[in-house]
Amino acid sequence: MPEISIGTLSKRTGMAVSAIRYYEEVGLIHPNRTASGQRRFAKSDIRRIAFVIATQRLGFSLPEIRSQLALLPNNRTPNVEDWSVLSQHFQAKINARIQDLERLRDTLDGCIGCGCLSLKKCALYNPNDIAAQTGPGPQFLLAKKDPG
Amino acid sequence: MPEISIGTLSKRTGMAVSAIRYYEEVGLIHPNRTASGQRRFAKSDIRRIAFVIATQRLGFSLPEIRSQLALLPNNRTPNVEDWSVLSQHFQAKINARIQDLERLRDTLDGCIGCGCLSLKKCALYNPNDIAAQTGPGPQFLLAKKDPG
DNA sequence: CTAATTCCTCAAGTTAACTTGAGATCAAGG
DNA sequence: CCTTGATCTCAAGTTAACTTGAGGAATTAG
Repeated sequence: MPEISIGTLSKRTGMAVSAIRYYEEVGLIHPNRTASGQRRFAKSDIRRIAFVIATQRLGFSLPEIRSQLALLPNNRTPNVEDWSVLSQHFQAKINARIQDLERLRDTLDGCIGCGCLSLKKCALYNPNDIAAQTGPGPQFLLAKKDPG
Repeated sequence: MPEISIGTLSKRTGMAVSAIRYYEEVGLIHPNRTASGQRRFAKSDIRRIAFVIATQRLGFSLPEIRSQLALLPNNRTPNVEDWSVLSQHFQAKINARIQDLERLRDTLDGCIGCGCLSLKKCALYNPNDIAAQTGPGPQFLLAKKDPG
């Protein structure tokens, strides 16, 4: 099974060459090198990139995606079952996110009637009682991350 | 009805003073100024900030949020009905996002069985036939924006 | 063999949404 | 009145996820 160049991988995925190099830098892919130093990718890296693209669309950060990809075997080409494991993780995340949004929407239902949207009272603004946290500031908003 | 200082607004919203100044800069709030140049906010700006926080959680950009806030009257304090208009817009966006995710999840359902996740074939990777677009590159991923 | 591609590395630039810091002014308490 | 704390402006720094450019080497097409 011949390995492919970075340009080929780029064309097959729509991902820019510079982005692929960046992905290697942050540990999302691990290409081999030719004697002269050029990158050579497995064909299965096309799927790997596809996975990165799909999960990014859901709002995952590259470190989060990397930790998911770490579940794949690194000593052989991942097979259908390997990918299935990731897909199911992925699906659980999607369901969680859907539930989040449904909760938000239902809360808003009440808010429209009551003229809510005021602070502390409104679960829309303050979905997990974040106000009880230590300090004000950006962590207010940034604390919503759900790594893993 | 007395106006409030930026520090007070910051404490009431959990939003950093620097962030509030930034929000003014990008046109999300329009405080008055005292004779000496200090900002003075209406109490209703607390709700305005709350709206920004809530919509940001849904992934809207500040320009998008600004255009929503533009629906509020600027000659008087927004009342419950004014906010209700925004809330309903907001709710429509939430529903759209939920549907997006459900589509994604259902697609994935199939993918698990078939060992999919390969490019072009898989709607998960390529949800709106983006592959038919002009060039590769970042617009591949960035084209998913839904302004307005 | 030569010209055109493709690839390499490394440094620096880009955008969004802010934060931080400097240097100065304003406002409130004792 | 004087000091402490809040505000002001303006410039520059920050993070994520990349892109762009410079300068050079390797591969491929003809």
